Amino acid sequence: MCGRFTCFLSAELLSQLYRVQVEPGSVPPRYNIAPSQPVLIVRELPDGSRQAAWVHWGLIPSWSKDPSVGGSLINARSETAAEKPSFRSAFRRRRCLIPASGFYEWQKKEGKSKQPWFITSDDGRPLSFAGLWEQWHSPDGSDIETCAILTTSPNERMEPIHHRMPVILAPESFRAWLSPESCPDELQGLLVPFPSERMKCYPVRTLVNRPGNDSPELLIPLKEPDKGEDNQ
DNA sequence: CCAGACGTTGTT
DNA sequence: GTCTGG
DNA sequence: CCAGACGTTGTT
DNA sequence: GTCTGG
Repeated sequence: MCGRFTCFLSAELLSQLYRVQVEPGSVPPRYNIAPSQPVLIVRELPDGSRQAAWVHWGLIPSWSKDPSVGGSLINARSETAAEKPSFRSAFRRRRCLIPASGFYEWQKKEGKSKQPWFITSDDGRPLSFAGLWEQWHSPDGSDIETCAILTTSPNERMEPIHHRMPVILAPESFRAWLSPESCPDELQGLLVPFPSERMKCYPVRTLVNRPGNDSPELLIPLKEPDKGEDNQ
């Protein structure tokens, strides 16, 4: 799955990679993005242009009476999102990309203990999560925009750590994912596990657990990045 | 017809 | 144990 | 996802 | 909003 991630990409890099306007200085580095917090997404507008926007992480279906459901809809299963009532309209018309530098997964160990891992690309390039966004009209008249990250089965590398992982798209897939023209089969074809050999995983200190701790210290590895030989 | 659910994760 | 807030 | 709260009364 | 169960 994906319950925490990082994004420390410059506005310039974001602009170039996603072909979108991003104001310099408007995207502070984040090392511990948690559900409910603002997240930068990239979406396509009706006129075909792309837009970067800040939305809350945790999707609130437009018909929901209670916005707190967003708290649990931080992920959407890629296998079923197209049909599920909570996600299908967003899947049809409101797909987005969620730029990230990497993400965290907690591996269950013996007993109740958990080991956090930081997972990133092998070459330092950004990751782009496949996401859905939604709009919710509050009774008080305000609108809240939210998003969820699609998940898929783990690749070989992730398997020992966790049984779900976020859907990560390559730049060649951005257009098809964002375009309203893409058909369901075409979209489904994009929602596959990111290749093992293109990611790097390393265990990190439990500092990640401290809410409000959002500093590069979180990324200090406990040991060298693990290529997958053994990681228990 | 109306009422109530609608989700993911992990855990048991 | 379970819920809420970040 | 994890961390932290989870309650009432009265008093300052 | 839309579907399912009663």
